[in-house]
This record gives sequence, C-alpha cells and structure tokens, in this order.
Amino acid sequence: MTQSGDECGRVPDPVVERLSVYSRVLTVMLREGAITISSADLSERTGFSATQIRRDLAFFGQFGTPGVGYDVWRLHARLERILGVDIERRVVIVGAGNLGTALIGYTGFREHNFRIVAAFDIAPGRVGVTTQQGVRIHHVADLGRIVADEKAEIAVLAVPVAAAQPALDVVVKAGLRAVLNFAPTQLAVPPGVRLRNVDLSVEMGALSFYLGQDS
Amino acid sequence: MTQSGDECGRVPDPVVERLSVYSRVLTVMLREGAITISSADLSERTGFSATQIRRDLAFFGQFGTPGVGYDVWRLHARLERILGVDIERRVVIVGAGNLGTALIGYTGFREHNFRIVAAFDIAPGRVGVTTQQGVRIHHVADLGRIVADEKAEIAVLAVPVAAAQPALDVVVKAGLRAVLNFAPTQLAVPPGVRLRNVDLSVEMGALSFYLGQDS
DNA sequence: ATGTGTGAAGTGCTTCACAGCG
DNA sequence: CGCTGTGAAGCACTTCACACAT
Repeated sequence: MTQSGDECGRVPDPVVERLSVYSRVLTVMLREGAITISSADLSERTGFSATQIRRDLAFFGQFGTPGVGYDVWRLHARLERILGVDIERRVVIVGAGNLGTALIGYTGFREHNFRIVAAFDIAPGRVGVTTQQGVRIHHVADLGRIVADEKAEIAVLAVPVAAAQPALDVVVKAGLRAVLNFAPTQLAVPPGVRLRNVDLSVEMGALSFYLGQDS
Repeated sequence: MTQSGDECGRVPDPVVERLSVYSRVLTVMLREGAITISSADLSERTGFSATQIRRDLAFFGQFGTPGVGYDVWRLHARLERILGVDIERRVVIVGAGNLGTALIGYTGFREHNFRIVAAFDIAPGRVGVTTQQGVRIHHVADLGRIVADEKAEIAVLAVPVAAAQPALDVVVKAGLRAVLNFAPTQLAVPPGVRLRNVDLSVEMGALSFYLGQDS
C-alpha cells in the first residue's frame, strides 16, 4: 500500500544503511555544484552497484529521468526526508566517560542535523559539569524529566557493560524509542524500541579472524 | 576439505561476527563456573537461534556431545583460537583527537587481548605526547618504521573524513592488512586488505529513519 | 530422553537482463 | 543512444525437520 510518498512496505535494513551513504555523497556533490547524477556515477562514489542503487531508490517511488539520471538537489532532499534528518533530531548521551565525552565533542553530529541536548552519568565528579560544547552532564536519576523537557528522541549508550541494561531500561522508561549502544553486550529491548549496536569487540575480533585466514 | 582444525572453506561475515559474541558470552560463563552449555542455553544468552549457533560452530568441525552440549572451556579456547585472539594482537591508532584518545583509554582492548602499541597524529601539539596509558603519540611520517618495529598488525583510523584516505594509504604501505575505520566516508582498499567501517552517521541515520516509520 | 549435526526447504537480498522512456 | 525501473533468476544466509549419538 503505497503512501503519500514516505513509506512503501517494509524497508530492508541494508537498504536503510545505504540510503545514509547516498545522502552523504549527495551532500558533497551539491557542494561541488553537480546538477544531475546517474546511478553509475553514484556507484563509483559509493562502491555499491548501480543496479543496487536504482533498486534501493525504487523502494520509495521513481524520481530519476531515463537517459539523464537523478536531479542531485531533489534526490538529496528526498533522501533526507526519508531518513528523517531534514528536521533536527535531539539526542542524549548516557555515560560521560572516555567515549561519552568524545561523542559530545564529535562535530559530525551537528553536520548531520543531530543535536546533543544533554548527557548523563552517576559519578559525582562528572555530574553538574558543563562541557566545552555547552552540554550539561546530569544525574541519570533526572533522565526522565530532562528527556521530556528537551523533547529528546534518541539515546546513545556509552556506559560500561555492567551498566548497559539498567541504562537501557531507564531510557526506555523515559519514552525513547531509538537507542545506539556502544557497550559490548547483548541487551534486551521491548518491542517497538529500535536498538542498534556498535560493538568494537566484534569489529576487532572479525579483523583478527581475517588476519589468520588469508596469510 | 577440512584442514588441521583452523579453516574450513570461506566463512560468511555474519558467522564471524557471531563467533565473537559466543566467545564473549563463554568468557562470562567460564567465570561463573559453568562446565557445559547447550546451543539452547547459548541461544538464550545471545539472542541467536539455537540452530544458527550449531550451524555456525559446524563450520569448524564438530565439538559438541549429543545429549550433553558443549564443553565450555574447550569451546571457548577453540573460538579464541579461530578468531586469532588467543595470541596478543598489536594495534596502532591513527588520529589522536577526541575519538582517538577515547580509544586509547578504552580498557576493553586489553580484556580482549588487543594491545595498543602506538598512536599517530600530525598536530604539533599532540605529537611527542605520551598518554596516561603509556601510549606514545608519534608523527604519521614515522608510521612505517614504528609499525615494523612494534610488529603491529591492525590499524584503527580515527581521523577526520578528509584525512581518511591518505591515512589508509599510509597504513597499507606500511604493510598492515586489517583496518578499522571510524571516518564516515567510503575508502578504497587494495585487494588483500580487510577494511571494516564503524559509521556513526549511518547508525544515527538508520535510527532516525525508524523513528519516522512506526510512529 | 536430550541435544548435536545436517540435508532440504525457505527467505530475503542482490544481480541479471531488458523493456521503455527521454 | 543513454539511463532508469523492474520482472525474473541467482545467491547466500537462515530455519526446519530429523537422523543419530550418548
């Protein structure tokens, strides 16, 4: 059942991830002054096959011109709309240790229209601090109230393994439906909550594995 | 063609990633004093199906006992061997900014037998510094020599987007065959070099997308 | 009885091949 | 002619179902 223009059936995870890449490449091309781009050009810039790119875009209707390609500005705008990054997304960081503070300082968030509105920790030495970037570190006990006040939508978990599940429970109870977890551990989420994991230990393990393969 | 016990045909990427998770769970179970574990138990602890777990392990021969399960110690040792994390892997960090220093301070590396032997940057204020953890920050110009001296095997790229491809070229020229890239950009690698990407911008984009879906 | 290992079936993403439009 | 959009085929990973080992 094709809707007004935003959603068309269930979109495979790999497709969503590639859309993000397309969007990023188009941002660069816009700056370069490109007017149109073919799937073959996009293929060269992303490493994904031209067929795959056309197929991915076809999930959301057809906006290419046969014989010409895609209008860069229009396609970019459309992708940002689909990904929901045309509006500012408000993010909270849970855990203000090594990684948490690095994330707060990461300029890439702003560039992609994500705004860190607050951070949380439980260590007395960290709570109450305001970072260089102007992000206030609150106690996790205040998370529910602040998430509501700040209208945050996404939580990033940068806490130790042992604190990850409790932290997730807190952000879910606060009503957040999208969570990015950096703790290398399996977490249980209630249905309706989207959890994505960035697992450094898995990444390193995989690289280590391949070292032993082709040698 | 089953070899002496390490490799059996091409192993799918998803399998390798799950092996890492199994290994981590088994480490915990060892500490808890568990002797044997069934695929059903592992399933509960990892969220992967019992069938999938058995199938994954079957890639490397059979080491379960019908009616009993797997010997925790033996399976753990076997997985660490397969992943190549039974021996210490030496790692260099390229880029000692926000993220790079957070990675240097990340204790999880040591726990999984990865040792950060050096870091690299080009900013005069950073080069020459030795971090709290005892990691020396060198100039990228010295990367080739130090990688050889330190017998490093894995590079982690924590540099800005614009510096990522040059940085990759440098580490490849230095002979490194496994690279973990944090810069949100597509990189070109010569064949034989394993590149894995941790792309925060893709992760956030995907979460943002799902926010717009189920609401 | 209980739990592994695996052929066979199923599922879902990717690639091919080409009709059709500009 | 060039490039999109897509049915059909291909491929790869996952799940089913069950023989077999203890």
